[in-house]
Amino acid sequence: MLRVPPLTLRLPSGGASDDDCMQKRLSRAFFGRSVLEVAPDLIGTTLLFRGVGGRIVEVEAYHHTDPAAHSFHGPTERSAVMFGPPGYVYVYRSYGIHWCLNFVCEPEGSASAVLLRAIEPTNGLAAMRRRRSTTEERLLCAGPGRLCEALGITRKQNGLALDAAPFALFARRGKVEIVAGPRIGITKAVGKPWRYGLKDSPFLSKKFSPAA
DNA sequence: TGCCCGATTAACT
DNA sequence: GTTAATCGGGCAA
Repeated sequence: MLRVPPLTLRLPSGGASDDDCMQKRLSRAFFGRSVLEVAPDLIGTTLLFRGVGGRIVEVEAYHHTDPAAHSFHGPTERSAVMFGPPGYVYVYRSYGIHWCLNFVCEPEGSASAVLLRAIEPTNGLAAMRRRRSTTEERLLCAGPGRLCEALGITRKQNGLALDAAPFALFARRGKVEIVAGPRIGITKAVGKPWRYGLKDSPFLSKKFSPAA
């Protein structure tokens, strides 16, 4: 279990100003690091898409050397964004049914990304309930497919930048306690503890096993 | 070209 | 516990 200090993360900016350029540089610096550093640093930050979203409570890291990563076998039409610069979103179709949202990390060409697995809903609850056809708050964004459905994210957002509208990312305020464990739903590279979550959050897609 | 499987979810028994 | 929904990619033929 890790204790992590508040992030120095750029805040979203309204327009194309000098301030906006500065924000973009900070964003690149934040996402341009190792995916294994970025992933836990994202826990506790707030993600909004068109004003709808909340606090990120669960993510998974996918490194390009990892057989479970979509980039492992080289670029394809689907995974092309993963091979681009950091700070952009990679959206893919899962099981032919659901959409899954990723943030591209590491320097361009590394083809590594963080999968967004769960969010604690804080903004736009009504829109999320409508899209998800449920009123149960705990299940609105608990899982990569549910999260995209609640926020209204589809293939249309593939390749968009994270540091500009309609996306917004806000730094966490206080300290957060982060837990790590094996990733969910994969059959390759099963042992890697590259799933990160906010300790004891009720909004996780699945509980983390107690530390051995 | 065809077949199988997957970074999933909801609705079953 | 099991299964159906359904599509992009890897790999065999």
